[in-house]
Amino acid sequence: MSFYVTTPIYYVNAEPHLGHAYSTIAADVLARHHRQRGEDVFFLTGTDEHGEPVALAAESEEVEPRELVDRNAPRFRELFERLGASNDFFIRTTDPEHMAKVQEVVQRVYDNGYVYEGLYEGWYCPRCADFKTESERGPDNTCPIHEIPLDWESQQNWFFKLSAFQEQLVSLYEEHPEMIEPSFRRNEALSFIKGGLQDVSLSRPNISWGVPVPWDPGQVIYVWWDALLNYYTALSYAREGEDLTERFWPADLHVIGKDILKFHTVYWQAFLLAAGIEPPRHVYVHGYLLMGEKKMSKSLGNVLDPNEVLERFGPDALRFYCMREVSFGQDGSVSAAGFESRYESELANDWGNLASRTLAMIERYREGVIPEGREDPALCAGDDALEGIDGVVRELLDRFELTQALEAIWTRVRRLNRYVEETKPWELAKDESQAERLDTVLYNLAEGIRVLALLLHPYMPETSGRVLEALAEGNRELDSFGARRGGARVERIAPLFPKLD
RNA sequence: GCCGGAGUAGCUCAGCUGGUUAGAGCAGCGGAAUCAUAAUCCGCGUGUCGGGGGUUCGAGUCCCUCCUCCGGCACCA
Repeated sequence: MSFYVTTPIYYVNAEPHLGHAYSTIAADVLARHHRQRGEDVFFLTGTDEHGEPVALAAESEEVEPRELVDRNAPRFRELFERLGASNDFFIRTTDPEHMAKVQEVVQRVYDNGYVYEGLYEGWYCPRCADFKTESERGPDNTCPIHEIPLDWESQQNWFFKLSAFQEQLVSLYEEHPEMIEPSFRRNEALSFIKGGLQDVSLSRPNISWGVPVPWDPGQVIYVWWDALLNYYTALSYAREGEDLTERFWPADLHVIGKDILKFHTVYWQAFLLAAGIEPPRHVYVHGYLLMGEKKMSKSLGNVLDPNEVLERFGPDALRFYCMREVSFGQDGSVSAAGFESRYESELANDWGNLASRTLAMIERYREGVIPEGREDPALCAGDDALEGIDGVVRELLDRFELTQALEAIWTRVRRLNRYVEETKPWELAKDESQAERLDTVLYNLAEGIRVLALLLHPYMPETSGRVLEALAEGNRELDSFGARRGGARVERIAPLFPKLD
């Protein structure tokens, strides 16, 4: 069983921000979860480095594009490392192997007869040397940058016959509704497709920063095709001397933001059909993290800066907050106040403290050895039963319900805190005749936090690892409540999530 | 304009194919306990389930209509 998951590749022209971190965290949680199932996982992320915006930015800085991307790409790489992303490869679209493979696939599409030469017409700014879309045009067809009138021009261009795939795409999504989720995004894609597909540019002249068109090296491949193909090309060279394509293609999941829905559910799928390559199994479209009501923007100064949070709280708190606060798939608000509130009440008080009190009691009452015991029936029934929680989480994550799975785990964290109050181990400890009962309670607590730490491991690898180490649990695979017996020697640990101040 | 979604406790939201007194978390008020990072646990809500109409023995849950908000409606990456 294999599982291949990708993030979008990020355009190097911008500074990495929380939005980039968000997609990457989500994909990482799924990658780690599937590894816990013992599956053969490949997790890909990387940077998109070609195209006009990079070329222009380089020009205005008076440096070569290569210099610009070599400077910016590592910023993404470093952010993801600090986040604890477990990607198996980091692709850059300027990798020569990627570029060669892009040419190969594009040539195949050409050979299959889905490319033709045509004229691209539109409003053109001679100073920008670029066409302006409707939203980019100023009043009376002027260039908003140079404030000069635009010319109606046409340009020789290679086109991809997107229109030829309308029927195929419709039936693809009608027969496989699970391919695009959440379902309202599938509806958007379908209505877009049914509205009629026009052919789109495959190449651009006048630009040299890109992958040359194999049969017409004077043009470069339009950056979107170049970028989308990363999902496919990476497998061919991510491991030196080994082609992973057979092993991992088709991709199981592309995690994307809603801004790139069309490219992934229309262009990409059609292009693969044209190339005779099997389409990916799922595209999951997540929403935006908003600051208050507004989309995050640096100019508004309302950014929850991932680097700042990482500096103060470490990766796990940020990962947790992103998956917890905003229902995955929908837009939602994030804030520094919300972060601190969840950090304190949920991470420090609920979970961190549960681990502390459990380990402390085992040390105090049983010399640090988890007693033998049986699953307490009290923890095996009800909506928040510890028994069966692993199956609940698996099922939710199969549907990419990252927030709901975390919520399910959290109801069990609360359940265990309640269990401590119900059983009052400190009173049992005073009564020698209750020794067996105390054994049972301590066993259930230890076993409970073990199972929860395993389930939380994809979300919070660092702190969950610390809990598991304290429990002398070497395994990181998913496991069921009650599967491990007592006997292990535990250690107390420093607070997982120290209080602020 | 067209298509789609949403409007449920102060806040954020759960409520699947209609069925016992509409739920959770947070915030607020009161209390218990002391194993623990003074963490935890218990109790407390007269909510027109956006308005109106309808179907039904019965509707937050289905139908119609109106109001408000949001998203999508192609070549910016």
